[in-house]
Amino acid sequence: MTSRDATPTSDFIRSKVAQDRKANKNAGRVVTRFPPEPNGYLHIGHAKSICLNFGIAAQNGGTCHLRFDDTNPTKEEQHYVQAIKQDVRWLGFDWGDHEYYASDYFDRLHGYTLELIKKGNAFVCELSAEQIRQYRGTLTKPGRESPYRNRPVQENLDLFERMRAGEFEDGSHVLRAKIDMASPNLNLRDPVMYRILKASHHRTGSMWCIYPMYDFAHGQSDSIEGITHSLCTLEFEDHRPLYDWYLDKLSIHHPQQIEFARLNLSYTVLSKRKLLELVQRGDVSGWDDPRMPTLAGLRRRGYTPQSIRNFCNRIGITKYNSTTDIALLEHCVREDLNRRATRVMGVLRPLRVVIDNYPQNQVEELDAVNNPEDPGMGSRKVPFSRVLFIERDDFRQQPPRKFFRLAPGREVRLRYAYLIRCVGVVKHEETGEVIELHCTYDPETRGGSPPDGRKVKATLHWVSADHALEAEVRLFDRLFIKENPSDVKNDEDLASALNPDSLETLTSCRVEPSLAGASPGSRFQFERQGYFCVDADSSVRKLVFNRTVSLRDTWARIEQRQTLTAAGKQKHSPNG
RNA sequence: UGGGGAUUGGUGUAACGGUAGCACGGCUGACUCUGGAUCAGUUAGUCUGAGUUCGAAUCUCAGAUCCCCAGCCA
Repeated sequence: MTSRDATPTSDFIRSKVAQDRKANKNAGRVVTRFPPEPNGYLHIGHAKSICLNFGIAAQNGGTCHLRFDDTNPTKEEQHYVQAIKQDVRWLGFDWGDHEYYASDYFDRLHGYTLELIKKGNAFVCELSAEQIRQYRGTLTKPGRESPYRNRPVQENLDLFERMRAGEFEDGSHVLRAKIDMASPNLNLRDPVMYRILKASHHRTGSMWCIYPMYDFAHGQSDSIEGITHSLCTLEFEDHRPLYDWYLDKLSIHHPQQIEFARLNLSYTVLSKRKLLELVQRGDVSGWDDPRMPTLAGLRRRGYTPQSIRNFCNRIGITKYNSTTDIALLEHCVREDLNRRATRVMGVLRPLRVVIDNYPQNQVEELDAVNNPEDPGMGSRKVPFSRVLFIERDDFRQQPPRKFFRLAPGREVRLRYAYLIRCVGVVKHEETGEVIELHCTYDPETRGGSPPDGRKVKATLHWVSADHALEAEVRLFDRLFIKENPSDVKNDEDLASALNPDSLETLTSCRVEPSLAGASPGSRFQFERQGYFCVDADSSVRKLVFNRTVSLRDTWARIEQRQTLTAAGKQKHSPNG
């Protein structure tokens, strides 16, 4: 974290923490934890939790642990552990030597379990999964007690030991807490504590064949680590009575669980299951596809860690299930990148321009400012010559109203260079497509300022044809067309909500020569267009850029409005 | 028809019995060698109905709507 991070506004959790410190609860200590399950990549929703947990620890002189919640060997992989650590670090947080694994506590959890069995608080149940479901009752009807519920302690101890020793098959036995089959809270209807899973665990290998369930593992892990505030999402609210029950029966350090609303973002999905689905179905190139809301994807896209932290600090923490506008995230990157990104010129869709009156073999090196927001970033030289490329969008044969850019007869400025006037248009014989422009330049306007003080309404970016580097540029749009893609009946519908145009690859772009050798991950502003980041696929031979986010585009909005009103007029005047 | 939560402009949030504020978005305008940035202005809100009170987003009651829970997932 840096001092430029926006301070998060206080929220109900921070208030509670402050209150606890004031009351000297836990001797004034604050210990939080971020507990990912290593079964997928971290996404922007996790960033919210990471910023919350690490942020609260930092604000209170406490510590935040990174704990992998690895109690289900069938879903978890070491690969994800590495990815998660990299992402948390990248986001800007440091857990020091507080790196823990629920699997490190398997022994102690086993010990706690023996204790609960001895106290008559747990029993080995031989009902099948299906039977357990039936015995559980429904939301409105109480459940029935398992016929195995009242086994003697000794028998439970013996059976549990045999479960641990691998004598039974998966699913044949489970250990259950003995609570209340009539509880209106289904989590309290004798929940399963341990199940048999003869699977290899990414850390403990074949040491265990019984694994604790989340509810039994999580609170006890929190307790072992001396966590004071255990922050989780809303859906665990119903689990809190169970969280408390285990801790109370065991009479061990009792952290406070507090629930907050998970992040929802418009036009995207934030569910590891759904993201995995996109990856597996090949809708995206991987967890780090720049269109993914994963931290790996955002990183590749060019988002800065600071912009994500700022975003997290601005969205607030509440218990209300809201959906944040993706525009806020985009605002946060623009804000950050505007301050730090080097400006360069790059032409995405080149249109050839010949300056008729410019000397044939002349090349001038013109001064260009690297970042108007930060004079300390200095300036660079950009070569100018007789043949240039400008952006296709910057020329119109018949300029619409409010279009200030180049058109036949019009004069505009080439950034840092000269004022030029369009004197000729070359079109393709058959298609009529504009293939080249002829212009004249005013030698008196070198650097871009006319000595007579005359104004031009537009300044265009450009590159010198002979000096420009070829580049590939990938333009990204939102992955989904639906504002809430999760609002579908099934998974096929999720696929149908995908935006078919979320990726556009431009292969014949031209960028200024200063970009030669730009290394993957470096970020630039292509003037007038947006922020771009060098992709991992980039090489010295072929530069590849990802567009992080476009610049605010006032003209695009005006043009869109014009088309809309034009269409509206047509539609509404059938007789006119 | 059980239990647990929630509800403030378009969106996200603040206000903790005393002037409903901030941010994003939208819209104006100024400025500008990026139609960027910046600056200024503007837009728009307390779920409903009763009650308590000098005074209610806040307290009470009734209702409405939304979210979560019937994994040997987390």
